[in-house]
Amino acid sequence: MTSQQLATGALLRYLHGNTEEKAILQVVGIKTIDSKTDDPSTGTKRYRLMLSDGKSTFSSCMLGTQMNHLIDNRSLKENSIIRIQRVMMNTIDKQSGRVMLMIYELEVVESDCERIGDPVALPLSDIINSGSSSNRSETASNIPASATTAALPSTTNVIRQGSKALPTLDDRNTPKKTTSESTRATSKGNNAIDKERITNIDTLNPYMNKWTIKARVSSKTQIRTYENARGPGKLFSCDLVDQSGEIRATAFNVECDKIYPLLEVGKVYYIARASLKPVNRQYNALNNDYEMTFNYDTCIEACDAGEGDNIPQIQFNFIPISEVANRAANSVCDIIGVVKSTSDMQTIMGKTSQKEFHKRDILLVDENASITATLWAKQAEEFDGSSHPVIAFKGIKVGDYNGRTLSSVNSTLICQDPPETSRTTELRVWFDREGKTMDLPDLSKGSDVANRQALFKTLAQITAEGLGLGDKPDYINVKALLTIIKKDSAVYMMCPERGCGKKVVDENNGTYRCEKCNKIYTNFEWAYMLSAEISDVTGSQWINIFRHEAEALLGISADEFGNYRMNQNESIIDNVVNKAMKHERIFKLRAKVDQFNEERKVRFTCTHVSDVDWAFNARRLIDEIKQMEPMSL
DNA sequence: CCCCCCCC
Repeated sequence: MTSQQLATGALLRYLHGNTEEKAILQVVGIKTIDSKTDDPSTGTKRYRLMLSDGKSTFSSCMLGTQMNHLIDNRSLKENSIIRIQRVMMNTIDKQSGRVMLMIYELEVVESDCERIGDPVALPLSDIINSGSSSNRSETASNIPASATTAALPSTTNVIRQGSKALPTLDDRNTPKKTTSESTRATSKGNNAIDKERITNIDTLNPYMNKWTIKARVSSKTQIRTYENARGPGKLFSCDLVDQSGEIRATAFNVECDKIYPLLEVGKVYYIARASLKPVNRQYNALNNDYEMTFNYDTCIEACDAGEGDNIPQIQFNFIPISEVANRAANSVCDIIGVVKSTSDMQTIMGKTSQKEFHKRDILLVDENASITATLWAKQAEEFDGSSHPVIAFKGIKVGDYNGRTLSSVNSTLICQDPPETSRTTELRVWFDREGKTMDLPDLSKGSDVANRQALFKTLAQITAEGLGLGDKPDYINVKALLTIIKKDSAVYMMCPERGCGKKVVDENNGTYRCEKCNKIYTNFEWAYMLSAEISDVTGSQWINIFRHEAEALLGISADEFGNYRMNQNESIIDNVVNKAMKHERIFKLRAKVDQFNEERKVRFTCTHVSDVDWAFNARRLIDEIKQMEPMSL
C-alpha cells in the first residue's frame, strides 16, 4: 500500500460536505471518548479516530458505536487502512463553526499496515471555513476532487474572505435548492419533510437538528394514562425501522392524541423533527443508542403506496436462550425458540391489586437451552402452541424467579415463524430432527446447576480454586484467545446413524464400520471434535470444542472442513483456523473431573462461545449499579 | 415527561 492509494484530499472534500465518496484512508490514531460526556445511560464507549488521506490528517472523526466491535476485536487499529462507506459531517459548535465527521460505516481494507507518507494536520482555518455555504455547492458539484486538493492550502484565505458567515448545521444539511425553498423548509408544517434527503435511523443523534427518516411502524402500544408528581398524563410509543436500524418513539399528551391516529402498524412514513435522548436499557432492547420523543413540531407524512416496499418490517436482535442466564433481571431482550410445550390457561389473583390475571406458560427451546416464557391476558388467550411453532419475541422481559424466566409485557411483539430471519428454518429443521427429543438444560429450573450464571474467572483462578474437581460440573466464563487449534484432528468420520455419534472405521473399500452400532455403512458424516488451547494473561488451558461451538468459531460446517481436509486444501484450512484465533472471545466452559484408571483429570468442554460484547458489558454494569442502594452524600 | 405488566 502506497500513499497514492490513499484518497488524497478526501478529508477536506468530506469537510466541504461532499460525503458521497467512499475514500480509502488510514487510521493514524484511536482514542476513546469519556462515556460520561457522550452517552450516560448506556455507558457505551465511543471512539474518536484520527484519519489520514496521505497528505493531511483530521482528528475529529467519531466512529459510530455500531462499528466499535472492529476496534474491540482488533481488526481496526492504528495504521489500519479503511474504506469509508458512510460518513456525515456535523457542526460541533455553531459559534466557532467547528465540524466533525461521523463515520457510520467503514470497511477494514488492511488491518496491519505501516504509516503511509508524512501527513500533517489540516489547518484549523481550513476546517472552520470549509463548510461555508457559498463555497460548498461549488465544491460539491463543480470542482473536481483533484483540483480541490491541489488548491490547498493556498486558497484558504480566499475561502475565508469569500464568506464570513460560519457554517451551521442548517446550512449544511439543506440540500442545494433555491433560496425561497430553503426558507420554506425552516417554517412549520410538512415542508420540514425532505424526501430527497433521508437520514438513516442508525445515524440519528441528539446533536443533529435537521433530518427526515423514512421508517415503518413495526409496533405500536395502546394509549396509556399515568399520574405522577407533575400531574396526570398519557402516552403511547411505537417502534420505527428502516434498512439501517430501529428506534423507539414516544408521544405524550397533546402529541399523543394528535399522532396516535396518524400511525398505523406496518405502514411507512416520513418523519421529521423530533427530540432524541439516550436510550434507557431497562425498558428498551432496540439496537439504537437513542430514543425519540415526538414533540410539538414533529412532522409525519404517510408514504405513498409502494413507496416504502424496501423498508423492512421488523428488526430482531436475538440472543441465544442460554445467554438469558447472563442478563440482568428486568431487562428486555429479543428471543427466538421453538415451542416445546404449552400450559393451559391459568387464572391467578394479583397480590396487591386483588385483580384476576390470565396467564399461560410456554416452554421455549433452542439448540442449547430451554426457558419458560409467560404470556399474559390477551396474548395468553390467543396463543396456540400445539403445532410447536417457532416463535420470536421482540422486547420480552427477563425474570429471575427460580433461575431465569421470560415474561411478556404489553409492548412485547410475538411473531410466529418470522420470515425475516434464517433462524426460523434453522430452528425448525433442528427441532424436527433432534431438538424435540433432546433433554436440554432448563434455565427456569433453579436446581439445575447448568443454569447458574457462570462467573467470569481467569484461567489461573480456575486452577487455584480447584474448579471442576467437585461431584457436579462447574460452569465458568473465561475471556481468552484461542492460541492453538489441533487442525489435523479437528474433524472425525462419524457414524451416520442418528444419535450414535461414534467414530467409524474406514475400511478403505468405500465402507465404514461403526463398532457401537456393529454395522457397516456406505457413508459417514464429518463431525467436529476440536482440541484447542485457550490463553489469557494468567495462563493457558486445553479444552474440547464440539459441533455448534466449533462451527461458531471456525465459521464453516464440519462437512465443509472435512471436504477441505479430503481435498488436502491446507491453505483454506489454515486460513479458517488462523481467522478463528484472531481475537478474544468469551468461552463458557464446563469443568468436570474425569477418571482415567488411577488418574483424575479435569476436562474442559466449551458449551458456548461468544464475541466480547463490550457495549453489552457496559450496559450490564450500569444495570447493576442502578440496582444498588443509592449512595448517601 | 413513561417505565405498570401481575402468580408460584
